[in-house]
Amino acid sequence: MVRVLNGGATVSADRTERVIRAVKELDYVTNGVAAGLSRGRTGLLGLLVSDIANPFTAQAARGLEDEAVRRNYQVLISSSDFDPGREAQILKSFARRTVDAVALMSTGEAAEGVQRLIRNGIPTVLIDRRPPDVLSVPLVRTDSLSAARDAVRHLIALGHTDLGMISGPPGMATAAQRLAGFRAACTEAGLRVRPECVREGFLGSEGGHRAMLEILDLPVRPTAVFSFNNMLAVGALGALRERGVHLPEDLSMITFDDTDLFPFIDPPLTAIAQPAYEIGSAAGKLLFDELDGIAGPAAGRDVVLPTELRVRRSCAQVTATRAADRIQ
Amino acid sequence: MVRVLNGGATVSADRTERVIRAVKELDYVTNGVAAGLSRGRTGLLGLLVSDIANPFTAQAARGLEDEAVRRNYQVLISSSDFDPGREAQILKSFARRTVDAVALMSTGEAAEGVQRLIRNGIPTVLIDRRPPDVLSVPLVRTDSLSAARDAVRHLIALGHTDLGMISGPPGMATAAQRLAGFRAACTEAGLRVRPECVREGFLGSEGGHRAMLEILDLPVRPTAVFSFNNMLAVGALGALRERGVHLPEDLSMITFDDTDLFPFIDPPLTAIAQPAYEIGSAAGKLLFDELDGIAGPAAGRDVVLPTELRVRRSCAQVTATRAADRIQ
DNA sequence: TTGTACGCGTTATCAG
DNA sequence: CTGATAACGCGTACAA
Repeated sequence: MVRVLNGGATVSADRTERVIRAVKELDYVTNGVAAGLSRGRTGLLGLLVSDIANPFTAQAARGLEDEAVRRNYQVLISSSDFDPGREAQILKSFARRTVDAVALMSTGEAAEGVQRLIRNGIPTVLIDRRPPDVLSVPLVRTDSLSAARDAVRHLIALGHTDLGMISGPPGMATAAQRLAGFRAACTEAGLRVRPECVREGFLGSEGGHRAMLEILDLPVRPTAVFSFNNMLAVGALGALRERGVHLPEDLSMITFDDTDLFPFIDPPLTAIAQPAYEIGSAAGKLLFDELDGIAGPAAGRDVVLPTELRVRRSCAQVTATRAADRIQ
Repeated sequence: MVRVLNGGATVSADRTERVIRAVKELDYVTNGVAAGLSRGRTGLLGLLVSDIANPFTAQAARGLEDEAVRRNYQVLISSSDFDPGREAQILKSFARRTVDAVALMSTGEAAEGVQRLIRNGIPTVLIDRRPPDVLSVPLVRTDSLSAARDAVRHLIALGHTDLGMISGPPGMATAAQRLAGFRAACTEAGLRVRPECVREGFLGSEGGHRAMLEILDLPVRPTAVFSFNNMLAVGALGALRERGVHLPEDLSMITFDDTDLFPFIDPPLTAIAQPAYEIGSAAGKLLFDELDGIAGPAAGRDVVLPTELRVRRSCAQVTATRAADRIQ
């Protein structure tokens, strides 16, 4: 029976036919758990994300899934909610389930968990960011630093000289990189960044909300703000509305990550678009290359995908008079 | 060893200690596949959605996941992309993997797949919509019909008398219900709905795009349009922009589903909010009730969650003069 | 308290 | 081409 179902072997015609009929009748399905135990492969991909409800994440997940479907794989998605403890649990459960490969958007403290995975010979890739002490695992990402720098240069080209940023936890690689890009652009333009204009450690839309309120409550507001990601930007929009601050007349804003709806916001949000879906599928390809033995787990396999600065209308040109206004 | 790891049995102190030390040293993790085979339970929940990248879906998935995490379960998410064939495959693979329970947002033709699940004794719940011939499985949803009717009543109260709708495939229960609600509101107000103003069969944002273009190209445009869901609405916004049609002066629009960003759109979109997260967690609770033997797979367990009409500024009052304009 | 043997449903291998 | 059988690693029941 096995032979007719799994194919490959040669079976007599009548036997084949009898078997398929019986299978139809009982609508028998082979037990994948038993098969997994026997073969040592489960056909499962583990995907650890911070929050599947984040559009960027969901898109990436979709990219990975589509890649998985081609090979008859399925994806086990778990959200860590930026909690390192939770992340460790999830990674452990991936190991327990002996998923065939793992992709993860780490909080930044996943070292042990990842070590276990590679020790168990489970192909692993990082998405978006690399935890400090996890080398030897490929990473699929965009160039946060230079994308952020370009975005801030755009602000500076518009005449802004007093900039602010709302950023994520310093320990998160992308947050650090985007902040570094922000500072790099300022430095090269000879601009001083007021420390109080850089608010770090925020996550999620209500994090963005709080961060923007803090900036708006500053004695002297910056004229432009750079947001670490889409979620923070959404929260920031809420804060702006509450305070009656209008983009771009009262403040300019630019954000990392783009969304279907950013073009339709009032005003359309200038944003740095990342190819989320492609990031996910690239991660999938890397994983399958390794599973197929095409590539080893060697380093040097990082994939850097391009970003695109989409200039819309949330950033205003600073006029001489307005600059003067602020000085007084 | 088993006894110390799994607890329950009584084991001598030194043995316990030696075991845990050895486990630590080798960082041994029990093989979940083998355990699953032996116990007949995998600790897996299957979640079949149309598209995990849809924000509504992602939120619901998150709700289900959070409920699952409490019981040490994980969620296997698969996107059908509204393809019945794909959906059948996924359901079959859920059966093969012997997931412990399944939640699904069906395309509408999942009868066979679901039958197999219940025959195999796998607790199953429907989310959002019930395929025509699948009874005997509980459904978690909102009241599409009355929510749609209320929304359209809102339009009518504003003075609109010539309404349009862009809807999903007629075979999708929610699409049918929302359209029915639309018609009900019109009928009770004595309004005639021009057939060409009802565009059915669209999905995804580019579906919404096409549908809205069709409406805009009508010889006589309706004054207000009701959108079946969030994705269609996003596509519709793009179409409006292309054609230079402005909400709400040139056209009023209202949509099923709300989003973080709809309040910030220009103009803020009036929308019917569904508690997506709660829908997901309710589905999870139903599933676990059945797994825990608290409840049988009996019918009558449907859960209907409330919606909320969030009136913003995408719908205009129709003035007598403007109505007159159209007549000429 | 501890050791041991069997079964879970496949896959893979080896004889026939 | 076909049938029989040993893993796979863990639960569980039973014996010591």
